[in-house]
Amino acid sequence: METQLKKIFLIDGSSYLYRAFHAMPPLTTSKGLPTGAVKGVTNMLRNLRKENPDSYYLAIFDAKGKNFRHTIYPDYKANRPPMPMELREQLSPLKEICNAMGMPVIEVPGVEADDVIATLAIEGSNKGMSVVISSLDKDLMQLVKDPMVKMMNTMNKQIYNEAGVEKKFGVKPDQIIDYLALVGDSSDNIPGVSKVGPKTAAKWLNEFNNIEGIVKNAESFIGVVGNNLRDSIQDLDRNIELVRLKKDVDIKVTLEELLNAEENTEELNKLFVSLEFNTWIQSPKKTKEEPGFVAKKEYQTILTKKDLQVWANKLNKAQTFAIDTETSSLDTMTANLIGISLACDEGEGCYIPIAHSYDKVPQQLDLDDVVKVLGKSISNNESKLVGQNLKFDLPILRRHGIKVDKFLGDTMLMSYVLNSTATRHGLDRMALHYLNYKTMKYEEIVGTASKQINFSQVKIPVATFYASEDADITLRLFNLLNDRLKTEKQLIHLLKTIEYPMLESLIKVETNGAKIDAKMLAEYSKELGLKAAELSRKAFKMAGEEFNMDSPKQLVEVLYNKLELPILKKTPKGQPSTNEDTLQRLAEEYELPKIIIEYRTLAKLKSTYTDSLINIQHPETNRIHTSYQQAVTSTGRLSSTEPNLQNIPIKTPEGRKIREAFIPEKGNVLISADYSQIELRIMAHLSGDKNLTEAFKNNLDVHSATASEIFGISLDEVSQDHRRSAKVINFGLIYGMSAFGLTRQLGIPRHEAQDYLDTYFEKYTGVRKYMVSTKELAKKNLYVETILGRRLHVAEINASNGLRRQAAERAAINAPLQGSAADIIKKAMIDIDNWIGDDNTDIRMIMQVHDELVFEVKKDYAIEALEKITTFMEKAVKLSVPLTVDAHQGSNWNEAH
DNA sequence: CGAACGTCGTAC
DNA sequence: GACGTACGACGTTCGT
Repeated sequence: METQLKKIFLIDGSSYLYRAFHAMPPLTTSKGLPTGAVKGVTNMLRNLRKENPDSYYLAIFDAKGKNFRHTIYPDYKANRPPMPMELREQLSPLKEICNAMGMPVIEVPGVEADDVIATLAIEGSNKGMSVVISSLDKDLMQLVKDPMVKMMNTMNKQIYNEAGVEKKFGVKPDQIIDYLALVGDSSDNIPGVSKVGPKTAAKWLNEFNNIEGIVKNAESFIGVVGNNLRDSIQDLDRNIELVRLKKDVDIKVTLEELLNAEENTEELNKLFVSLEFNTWIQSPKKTKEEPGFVAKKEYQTILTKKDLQVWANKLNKAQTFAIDTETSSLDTMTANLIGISLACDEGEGCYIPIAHSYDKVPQQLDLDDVVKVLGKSISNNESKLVGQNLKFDLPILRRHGIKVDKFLGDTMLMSYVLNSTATRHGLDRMALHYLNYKTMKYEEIVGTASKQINFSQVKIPVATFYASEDADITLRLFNLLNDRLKTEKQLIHLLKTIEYPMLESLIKVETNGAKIDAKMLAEYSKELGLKAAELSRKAFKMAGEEFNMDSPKQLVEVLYNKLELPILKKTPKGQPSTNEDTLQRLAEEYELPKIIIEYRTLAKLKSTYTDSLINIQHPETNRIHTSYQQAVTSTGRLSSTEPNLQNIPIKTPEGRKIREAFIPEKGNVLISADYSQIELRIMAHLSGDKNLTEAFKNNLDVHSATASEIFGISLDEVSQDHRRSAKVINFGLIYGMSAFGLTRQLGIPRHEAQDYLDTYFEKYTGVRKYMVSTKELAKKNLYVETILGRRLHVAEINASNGLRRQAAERAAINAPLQGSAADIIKKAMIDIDNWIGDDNTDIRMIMQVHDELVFEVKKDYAIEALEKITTFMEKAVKLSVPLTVDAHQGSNWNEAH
């Protein structure tokens, strides 16, 4: 790769601020401080830097007061109106932003910004740097005579080199001074030769080369311009002096010092906050001082059997090797293998293209040969295999005949157990976080969503770099993470006994998929559509106009502006709220909000559930194959996408109809088994609270038991209302809810809610103690733990911002409960999966919904399976209170639940 | 015209 | 501001 010249940008700050001031619409902060021009210039600078990330930047401004040109020519710039106040006020914010962006501000009294720029341009050029002057001022064009110096109008991206200047002005850069002296500059109040404009000046200079030549031949010029020239000769030397830039300005600091500047993100954020440039405010990301590594990259394309054999042998000798697959799609059940990449040593990798397909594609190895030679070596060395998100690669490899029964590590899961929240666990993000390294992005080579090409059409050299880099980075990450895990026995254990086996179980669950009754869903969708349309007609009538009921903004217009309903609540952004809660309260007095609620319910069911479920049905299996994310949640739970099977409705009859569409194949039934009150049981276990423990040991209904305690009544006096209140409190506790939250949920006065809570904690002192000690532990360690030793980091537990700290405290209380529940069900899934074994058609695990497992089972096996599943789940771990499971079978999910 | 953000609503 | 963890549809705004 060719060595790049270091590029330095010299920004003419004053000139851009001026221009932006007049170009941008007037904008002020809520306090009235004008910001339009600052925003315009800052935006330009941000874009400039985005396009030229590895360059240096200096921002030069005019200093206050007169300069040497005023001494030479007292009328210099005499016709300039004073700077408007609105512009003056924006000067120092802009300078602060420049400094914070790592673009040091330079102002030198007694000279102009242009002189400073000239001085720096020459110095930069002498030091072998490529200089770009970013300015709109044509005076600076004179500097372009140096081949290392270019000028750029950053607002329109126009770049001027020597040829560019000549094209625009008709003279060479070294003639610009004379050119300007002849033409003059009205904005600087420099009179040129009267009637001589750009055309005449260029003509003369081309003929006589410079002013000296022109003056020598002045007598030969005919007409009015000739007379004017002869009249102006005595002014021309002065003009030249005014126009010529000073190149020896004493700048006080050295260029080296200036080039050391770095962005101060924190400071920049503060400025953006105070100027209310909200879209640019970044959440702080750690700037790592990690040594980073020198990116040694030797990536090889494998096209011959001989080279393939070399790499097959390499795996035998390697201590560890990373593997990555490139495929035709993300669907593990049908995707074709396009190529395989490998890395055995950091910085070295190879790519084996198999099914690239484009014009003039080189001869590639046959899949058969790759499987025979390399596949065999991979299988033989599987205990050294590492990968990133092997849940994707393993099924692909297996489907193509490469047997991998076990593996050494998965970097995604290693990162996840070390700290689930420090970074996202995708390869690109991890490379940046752990290695301070920017990888080539998949989108960069196949294009963005709209115009994506298939990986098979990617040119093999490009694919080689991309794929080998992924394998290389995976190996580097493995080495780094493995090192960090060495002293963490408990986390290693969590990986080996839970997360890695879980990975294999999830492959099976995803592949199994769930059958849906698409016909029934389609009919229901139609019905929902008709009902929703009917409701919208009603709503339009009431509103007196048609509007988009799906648009919160238009709803605000109709409800609050047109119909003038009272504004009960606002969204975080200040807009009047139209959420269900608010509408429900409005519905007590008005009709329209009620209609909107009903419409929303139906529209939600139709768009999110019926339509999308039908859409996502797999074309070959006709089942729903969701994707479970194993490294997304902070607490250790799984999440589910495409579709999210974990938020299928259940509360209302209309919603439950969606569950009725989840059905077994003919001859099978569905079994649903869910843990009863698992989080409260974990609370009892972790806190050791006597009262709560007793309730579970005696197999009481825990909400009724709580009601009996807080209302001071016996169990048989507990009404449905009592129980409902107690249930809200019990759930609220898990989430760290306050008296205020309770007030809202129960619709009772604040003091009453407070009484409930006080009474609760009097009766359940162990729970209170647990909450206090959990917070203390979190503050001390910056993390809390689950029963299987999963760590949940709460970075903001000591935050100075009270709101954030409180949120972190609630998370700290909730995380061990939610996380332990996740541990337990994962353990159960693994046990059950081992029991089921491979290729068992009598029973298949098909879904997990946090505390529920769903199976599809042969009808006459149902009773036995139900029994087995229940036992595995209840015995997954041993707690101080019993774990109980409710399991049922049915002909659809709703029935089984 | 696509990406990013805001609002809303569903689950456990 | 006030209840933890998720995903996704839709509308709007932003930036190229």
